[in-house]
Amino acid sequence: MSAEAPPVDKRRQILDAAIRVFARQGFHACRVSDIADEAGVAYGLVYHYFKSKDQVLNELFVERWSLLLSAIEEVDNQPIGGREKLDAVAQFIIDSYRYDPELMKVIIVEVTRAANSFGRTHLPEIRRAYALIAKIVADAQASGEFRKDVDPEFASMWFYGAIEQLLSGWVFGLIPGDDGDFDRAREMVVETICGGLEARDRVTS
Amino acid sequence: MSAEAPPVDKRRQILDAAIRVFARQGFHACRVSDIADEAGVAYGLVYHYFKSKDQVLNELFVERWSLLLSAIEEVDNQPIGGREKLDAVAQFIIDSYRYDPELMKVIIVEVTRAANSFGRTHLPEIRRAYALIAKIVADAQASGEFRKDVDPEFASMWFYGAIEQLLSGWVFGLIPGDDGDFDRAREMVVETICGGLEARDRVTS
Amino acid sequence: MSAEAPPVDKRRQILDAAIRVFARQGFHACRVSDIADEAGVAYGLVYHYFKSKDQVLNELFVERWSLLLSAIEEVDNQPIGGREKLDAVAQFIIDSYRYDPELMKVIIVEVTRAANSFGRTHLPEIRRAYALIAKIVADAQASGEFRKDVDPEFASMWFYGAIEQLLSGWVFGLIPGDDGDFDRAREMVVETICGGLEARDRVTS
Amino acid sequence: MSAEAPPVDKRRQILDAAIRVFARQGFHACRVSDIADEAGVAYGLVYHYFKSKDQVLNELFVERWSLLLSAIEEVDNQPIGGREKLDAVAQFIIDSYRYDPELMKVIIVEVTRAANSFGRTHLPEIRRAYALIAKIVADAQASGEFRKDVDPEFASMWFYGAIEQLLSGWVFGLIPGDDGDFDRAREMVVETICGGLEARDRVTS
DNA sequence: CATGAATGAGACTTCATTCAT
DNA sequence: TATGAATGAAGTCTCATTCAT
Repeated sequence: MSAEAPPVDKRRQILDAAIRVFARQGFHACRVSDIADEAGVAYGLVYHYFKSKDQVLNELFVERWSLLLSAIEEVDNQPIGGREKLDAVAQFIIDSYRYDPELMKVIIVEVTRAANSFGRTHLPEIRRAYALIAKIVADAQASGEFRKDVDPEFASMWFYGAIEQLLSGWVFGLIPGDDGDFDRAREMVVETICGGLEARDRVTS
Repeated sequence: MSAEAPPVDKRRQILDAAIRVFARQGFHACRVSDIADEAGVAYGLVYHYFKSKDQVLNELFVERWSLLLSAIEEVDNQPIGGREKLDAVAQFIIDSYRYDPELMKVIIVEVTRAANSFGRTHLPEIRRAYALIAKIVADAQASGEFRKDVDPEFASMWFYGAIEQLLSGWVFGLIPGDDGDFDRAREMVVETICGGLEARDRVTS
Repeated sequence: MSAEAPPVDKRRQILDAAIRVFARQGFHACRVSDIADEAGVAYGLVYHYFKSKDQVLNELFVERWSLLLSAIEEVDNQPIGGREKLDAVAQFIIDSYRYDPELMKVIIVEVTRAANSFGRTHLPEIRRAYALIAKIVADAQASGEFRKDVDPEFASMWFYGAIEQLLSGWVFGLIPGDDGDFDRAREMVVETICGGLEARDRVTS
Repeated sequence: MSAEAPPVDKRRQILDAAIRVFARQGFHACRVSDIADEAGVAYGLVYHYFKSKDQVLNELFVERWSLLLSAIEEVDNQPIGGREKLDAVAQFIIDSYRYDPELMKVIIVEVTRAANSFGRTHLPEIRRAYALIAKIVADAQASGEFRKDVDPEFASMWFYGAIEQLLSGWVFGLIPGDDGDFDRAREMVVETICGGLEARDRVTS
């Protein structure tokens, strides 16, 4: 056996480099050659593995977002209450950021919050996440856990919006993001929103 | 019936055209000539009034955002409770969208949610809004209206995030945005989040 | 008699401002509005008095160069020797710089040494100066004052070139240009070149 | 007789094309596309090899001027007299023009005589040439070959100025530039200026 | 697989000039 | 005369993508 070159997966190498570069410079502000440089390959190679610069971002997004969708679906299949489900969803999203902040920054900044450019392509998948969350809310309403006078679709939006805004705040250093903050923030946001969603005798105006 | 020349303010004309063009095509995807065409003026006139394409967007943002900041400050000075204050803030933001959806789309999509590019320039002003909301929460905590175990800065993020996500949903047609929906949505989100924030005997885990 | 505005000659004002601006920024690097600003007038007024930016420079050049041509002609008509004539020519050119360095900088940098752009337009007048100097040399050769084995046209070039290079050196701070230096430099260059041109028994290789 | 692809150096091809285009149209009056067309390459390739249009000219200048500086230094190291040294310098400059008139036209017209724009960048290198020539003069004064009452720095200016003016005259067709003229002109200018510089009993005023 | 030279469309910006007032 | 808003042609530079090796 001759001394083989280590079996580096150049494709993966490029994707990982792209995460760092997109996170650092932004998708529009970076050049394909920046990705190649970061990956330590010639930039023609990016085109060997990906059809275009857009495709690199697409791939990163789809890869990650499908995990999120699976996670929510799985959570939803558990025999637990709405609050616990939403807590699990929040945890998944926040942990995604905790353990791979650069990738999540890219996903949020360049895709889900860039609905005018990239997000448009992925609206169906993004909607899917909102719909899954809405279903969790609707089910909890049906079971009597959550109050029924709130539209699940709307609740889904603000639940997701609240969490994404947290991530956004961490990404741009607007709120403290030390290790303990992640769990505390999750507990607080779930407690607050679910607290507001839960059925009680309180008479609303 | 004198034949007066119509008092056209070309500068304003350009800004208004820019709103429509940015909303329709996005800031990056449109060309300066698109703005000029939409405004019905010559290409160079845009540069007569604005230093660059960026400055046009800057001006639109600052113009609007300062209104938001003033509105929040004014609300905060009213002798009303935290929930009422947050309701007024939500109303201002949602009405801003209701009465000028294109401008708000531009503000959100191209600035507040584009923190990697344009938003970065305006981070201080954006932060200012979050800080003002946080102050409302903190004051309500001090007065005993809101529970004290929630960090005001974090609550500010998810309150604002929830509302922005609603606007985002309307902008991209993810949730119904008929006339009645605006008020209902506002009532619901405020009810939910303030409901969760309000002090009560309930024992949290 | 009402109080009249002072009879400022705006045309002259613009020309003088142009000298300063051209000298400071260069003809190409300055804008018409820079000239107007320097002159304290609206820049439409430049076009009231001059057909184009080029015409402003043209006017400055022609105004000054015709003085130089007249001066050389007048010198040539004096009943003096070649060396004295050349000395007078050198003095005129150097004094032109001494008493109006900005204008001479413009003339040299933007016209006589910019033969590819502006100079081309004025080649005939520039040639005329060379021809007049050549005539002085030729006459001195005919009278036996100067050696005859030097082509007057060539001698004219290097005499003028030597002096212009001095001015150039002063303009860009390459050689000392204090008050005494001007006369000393003139004496030296005339002494050297005329010394070389004068007839003597020395046998050339 | 293998069918080899010709070893075209596109970078060199672009530089050579630039010489022709700059000489013909002038630096400012030509467009980058003119260079690309002349070189027979795509527009973007110019920017592949050079950072900007300016850099192309920079490169041409530096390439050539460093040859001039080396040549003067080498001449100065020879065990020969001042007149012979200056003659060799003149020869180098004039031959540079004789064998590559377009390049020298560009160097002179766009750089050394454009001290307000491009020349400014290269003032140090240009000064270096003057300083080297001044040193030759100073050494000849020290050895008694040249008269001592002439400032070497000034003499350097007019020596160089005289020669550059000759080139200028040839460039713009002001003086005859047939093959024999180059050597004759060199002999004449060196004879005249060195003649003027040489020590003799003649008493100056 | 890998390289990076080569391509060229496209966008911003500048600024001389015109013109209505 | 005087103003400066309005015009639009022109040119530099960028960078995604292709392709020959």
